[in-house]
Amino acid sequence: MVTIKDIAREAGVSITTVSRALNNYDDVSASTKELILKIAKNRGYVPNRSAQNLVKQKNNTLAIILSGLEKEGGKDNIAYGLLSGMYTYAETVNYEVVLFTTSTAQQKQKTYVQFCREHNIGGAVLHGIRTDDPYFEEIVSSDLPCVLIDIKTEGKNTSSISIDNIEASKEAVEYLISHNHRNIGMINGRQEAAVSAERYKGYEKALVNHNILVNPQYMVYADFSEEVSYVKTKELLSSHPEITALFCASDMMAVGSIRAIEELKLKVPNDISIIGFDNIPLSQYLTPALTTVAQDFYQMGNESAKQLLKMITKEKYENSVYLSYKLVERKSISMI
Amino acid sequence: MVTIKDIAREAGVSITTVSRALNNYDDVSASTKELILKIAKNRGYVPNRSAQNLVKQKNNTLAIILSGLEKEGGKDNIAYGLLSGMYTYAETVNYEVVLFTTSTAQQKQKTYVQFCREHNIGGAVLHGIRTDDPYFEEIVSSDLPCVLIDIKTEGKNTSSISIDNIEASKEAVEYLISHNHRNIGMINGRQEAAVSAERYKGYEKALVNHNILVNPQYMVYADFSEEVSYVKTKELLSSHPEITALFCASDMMAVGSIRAIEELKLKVPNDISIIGFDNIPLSQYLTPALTTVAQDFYQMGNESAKQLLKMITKEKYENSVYLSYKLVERKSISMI
DNA sequence: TTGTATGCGTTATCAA
DNA sequence: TTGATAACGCATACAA
Repeated sequence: MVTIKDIAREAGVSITTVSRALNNYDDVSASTKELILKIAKNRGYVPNRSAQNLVKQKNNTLAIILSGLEKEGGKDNIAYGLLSGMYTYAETVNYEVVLFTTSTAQQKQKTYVQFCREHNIGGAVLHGIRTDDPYFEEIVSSDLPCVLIDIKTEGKNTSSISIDNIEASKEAVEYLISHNHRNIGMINGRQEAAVSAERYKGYEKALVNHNILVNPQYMVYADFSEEVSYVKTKELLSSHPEITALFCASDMMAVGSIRAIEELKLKVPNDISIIGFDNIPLSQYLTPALTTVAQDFYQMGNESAKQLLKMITKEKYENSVYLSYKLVERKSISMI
Repeated sequence: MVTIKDIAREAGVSITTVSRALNNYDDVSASTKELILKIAKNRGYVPNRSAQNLVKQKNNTLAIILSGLEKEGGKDNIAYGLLSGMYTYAETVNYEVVLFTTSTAQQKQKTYVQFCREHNIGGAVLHGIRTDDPYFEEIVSSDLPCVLIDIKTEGKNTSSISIDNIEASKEAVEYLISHNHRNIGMINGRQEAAVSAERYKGYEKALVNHNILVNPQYMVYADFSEEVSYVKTKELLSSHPEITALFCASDMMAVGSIRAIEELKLKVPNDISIIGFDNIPLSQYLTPALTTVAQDFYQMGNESAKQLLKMITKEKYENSVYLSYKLVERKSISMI
């Protein structure tokens, strides 16, 4: 490994001068700077990040903390979208991104804050974290900048980011209503998730606005899982055959629902119309292509990183940012 | 930030003793160790990775270098599978994973080797890198441990990992042949990619083995892209209407082909049978579900990390490892 | 069992 | 315009 010391020796100057030349300070004579740069290049000098970070007391690193990175977890591509959006922004401001999962935290008995401190991380974005996670409170109330995806929060150096889930869900259900559906079921996510309450509220709102009776039995929780949704949909449609349309709180759950519907010898959209949520890449390739509420996870990751940087640089930042969503019409809904 | 110095002061011992206690050395009396640990916990002590890395001269970090992390690039989930497999193994050996993309490299004018040295990285896995990438040669011939996915290489501290693409392709095409197809087209990947040559070889082999004439015009390159494949498939099938089956060198290309076929007013599999490659999550949800050659990218990432660690710890490692593949039969192929 | 002293590679302060 | 020197937080060889 070649260090500034080596370069200094070869150039016949002090390490200070080398450091200044390398960092492009202007109090180095052009000639020595040139010499030093040339030597550095020839010898393949590369600065040592650890040393830099140590002395500079910061790291230029952002963390993304995910609930899981398991073998089967990535089908929806959400984590990927987040990561790539975040990475892309970070890159423009010369930051790096490191990954951390909740399962790692548990295994290593390490809290998110510990991890971040240990790595001298500037800020973190959290996704899929449960609010009853033992370490959740700690990181939110710490002064470490963090942005929470889909979870509201107040707290210094904390920002939340999401779409307006209530409005989006309301629109989705109203779209169903506009196709003359009245008996509309909802396949909701995890019961404890904040978004589940919000999306149900939107569902309710749409029905109420159109003078449709809200039947609580029409809503079931399916844990955001394809499998659970498959089971729950079967149950729901079997016990309530009057249902003609389903609002699913995630596309992956919609996939499970569709399978259930087919096994019930019913057709989408002729017998049952279905609208999803998220607009994951998969949804456009389904048959029929899934009508859904599109979220832009890339943008979400991008915006998260941007907020984080504002917090880090002590700029003014939004306490909660709402991104736009869009209803994308495809083929899974029919008029009654 | 609380350091070992603070703890030393509070405990009334030297920093050396603190360091030893924290690292669980056995030449510290039980009582002082206990005291130190207690203080560390109370004060929320967290070791500083930069300092540790600096003094230990290593980082316990692996890198994954990807060709891109763009907004639209992740549909196939391959990068995700690789990353998650790698991450999972790294976790078990207390390593971390950092991400780097070729576009970043270009933007920052930084070679992969520079990046790795700068970050004190123990080893890297490369995916989707082109062999004509200006920095490719450098990293392969450097002594930095690296494993290449889908690219053969010889060189010290270098290992390659893939499935047997020739055999896998041969099996795929033979599967088509066993369904009585004789005029079989191939939608290949990027012309310059090593795997493209291999997969074509397998295609050829299968035909020759069954005394079927190889028509070079039946093979087109589609750059592993859905869009290009869509265009090329249209061209191919229009100019060669005698073709009854297609072997696509990736599932994403198969998706493009299917769209082309439909627009040609043809049906899969009745008019055209189609077999893909990769078994991305999407393929099982297509209609008809896509028959394909399954690769396990999670395992590939996992195995890559494992090889890397062997190189780092100077154990004996495989110069090239072949993972198993599997033909998964679904609904996109019919008997003639 | 504990402490002193040194060094890892870099930046920053101050003086020359 | 340059150079000594200290400092960042930690681990370790050596001494006590």
